[in-house]
Amino acid sequence: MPQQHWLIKTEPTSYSIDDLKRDKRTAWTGVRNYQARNFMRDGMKVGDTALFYHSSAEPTGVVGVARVCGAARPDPTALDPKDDHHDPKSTKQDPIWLAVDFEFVEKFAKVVALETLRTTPGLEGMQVLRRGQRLSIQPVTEEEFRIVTGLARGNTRGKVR
DNA sequence: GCCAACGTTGGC
DNA sequence: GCCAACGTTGGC
Repeated sequence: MPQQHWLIKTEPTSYSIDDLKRDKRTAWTGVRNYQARNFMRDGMKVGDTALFYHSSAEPTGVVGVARVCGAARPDPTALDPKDDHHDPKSTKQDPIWLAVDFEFVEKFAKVVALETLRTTPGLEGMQVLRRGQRLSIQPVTEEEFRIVTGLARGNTRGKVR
C-alpha cells in the first residue's frame, strides 16, 4: 500500500499545531466516531501524512502537516475512568476505541483558510468542504494533498477562480 | 451565541 | 427495525 493522505481536525484551544511542534509527537486520542476509528484501524499506516486542520478557529483551515509515527492501538483515554473521554463500554478485552501517534512535520507560514480551499480548483471533492461534515479524520487524495501544501508555499497557480 | 447537520440512544 | 429525542460538531 503506497503512502496515503489524511486530514485531521482539532480545535486549537484543545490541541494546536503549535502544541504538536512543541511536543514533536503526540497520541491522537479521544476519537469517538466509528467511521474515524475505522480509518485509523484499516487505513492509516506509519508514514502516512495528514493535513492538520484547525476548526472553530480564526481563521479555520489547514495549518500544517503531521505524519503517522505509530499505528492504531487501544485508546488509553477510553479505559481511564478519570479521563474526560472515558467510555465505560470500552474494556481491556474489547477496547472499542483506537488511537494513532502523529509526529510534527511542518507548520505553514500562513493558514490555508477554509475559504481558500473552497475557491481552489481541484479541491471541490474535499470532504471538509461539505456542509455539515463533522468527521474528524478524513481521507484526502494525493492530488488534494499536493494542491493544499502548494497553496501553503505560495503557489497560486490555478488558484483564482 | 445561534443553529443546521449529523450520529447515537432508547422506547416501542 | 423504526424514529423521535437528544447531544455534539463546527461554521458563521
